[in-house]
Amino acid sequence: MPRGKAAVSDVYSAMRASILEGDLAPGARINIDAVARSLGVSQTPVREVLQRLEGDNLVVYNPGRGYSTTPLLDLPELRSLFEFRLLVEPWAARAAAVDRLANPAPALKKELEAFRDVMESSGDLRQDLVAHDTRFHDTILAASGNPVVRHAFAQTHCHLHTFRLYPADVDGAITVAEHTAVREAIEACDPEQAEAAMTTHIRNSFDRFAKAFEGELAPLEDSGPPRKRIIT
Amino acid sequence: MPRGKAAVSDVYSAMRASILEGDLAPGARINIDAVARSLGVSQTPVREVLQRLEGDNLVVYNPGRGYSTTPLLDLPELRSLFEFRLLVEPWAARAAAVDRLANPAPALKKELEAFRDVMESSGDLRQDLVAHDTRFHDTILAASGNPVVRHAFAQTHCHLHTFRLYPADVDGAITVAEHTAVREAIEACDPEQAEAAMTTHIRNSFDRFAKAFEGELAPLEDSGPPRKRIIT
DNA sequence: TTAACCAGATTCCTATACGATTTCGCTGAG
DNA sequence: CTCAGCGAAATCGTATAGGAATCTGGTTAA
Repeated sequence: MPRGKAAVSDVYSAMRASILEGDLAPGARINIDAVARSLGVSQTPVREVLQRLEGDNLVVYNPGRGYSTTPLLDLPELRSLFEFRLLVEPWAARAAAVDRLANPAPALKKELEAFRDVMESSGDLRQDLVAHDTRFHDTILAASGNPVVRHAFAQTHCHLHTFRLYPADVDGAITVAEHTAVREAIEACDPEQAEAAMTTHIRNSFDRFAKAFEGELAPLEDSGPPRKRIIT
Repeated sequence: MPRGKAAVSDVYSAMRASILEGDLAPGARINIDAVARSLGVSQTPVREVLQRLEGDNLVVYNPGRGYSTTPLLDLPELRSLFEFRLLVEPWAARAAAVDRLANPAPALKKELEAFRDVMESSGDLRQDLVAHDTRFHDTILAASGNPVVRHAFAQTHCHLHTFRLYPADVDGAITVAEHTAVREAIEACDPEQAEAAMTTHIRNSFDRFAKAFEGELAPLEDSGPPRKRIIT
């Protein structure tokens, strides 16, 4: 069945999904030939995709020994990731809480309502929850009006990494509640409240994920002296 | 002269340098075959490198029409880039200003002294200045202790992008003075001052680059109400 | 003059081939 | 039983080949 076109795009999606889904275990070696045959393409596009995935921090390259999937995040890496989110996302929520057409509240509302419907029907929530979370946060980043920040955030692939840590039983209701708080503050064009709600959401989110490391956990330290606002 | 090994690494460096140096003009199409022949390799490693460069935002891909180098930054993009730097780097400078072995002041001092020597001997300063600037800022990012933030910053390739905007005559002395202020605050373990000095440096840096867009320039707005400090 | 169209050539994109390096399993000595 | 050494198999990394799409220049019709 010859696919006339667009191999590398498909291969990228497929490998990304394989890593996310766990078909390629964290830290496992990647056999290029095996992947190529299983996807019905040659090794060339697979190699190109691996280069890109390495840039995405989803695979690591050992010269002469090929590629492996990146190991699961350990606790320090998880903290680093959420520290970065605390730098970027509250700022974005603040920036998005403006009385303009760029205000993302309508889109966020649609996203939340759609996900509420999914919650009632779906069995395995993980996939849907991550998809919703990804869209929700990206919508706010996009509305911040700063494509560099948005891209930098997207490049962390934080949802993909954290998805691998998810326990099987996820409570989507908590996430929806916190998202709703963020959405309402943005809708009300209240920058302070939007920033605060996003901060709370990310802190809570970190705590939930950190439960995976039960015992060795030290919470993110609370705010120290206030920091001057830098931009806009 | 056949290199037995490590082609993609060399090709990556070479193409990166070509874009930086301007041998590949901004926005120009990239002829894969021509690049391959000029570097004495086949098209395969060149293709892999292009995938990575696209992830780095240094080339763009049009399906069916090949790759082009990314156009020069326009003013809004430059503003976005420096807004991102204002989010990340003052935070990193603050985090690095701690009384620990991780304090990067000694390394920064060496870097500054080495560059002062270069300034006296070198003719074309641009290349050296960008190299120094890259190392200086990365050293601070590394000392922040957050590899995610460091990587996100590195992925913006801000020095590479801004280098393409540099005028031929650069005054390294101003940069050195501002860097020295940052270094001294970090050495003194004064987080407030380190954050402030870095903020000043980035603002001034933006103003210098923005001169390239003379006339259409609106300065980065000054700080509004203070913003609560989020982490550490 | 302008716009549309159509061959020729170029370029992209995937597939296949092949040497170089690494990994694995076996043998045999300590 | 453990471990060093060696040969075969597997895998990586680059080169080459060929089909498919796109670009170029020239011609014709409105």
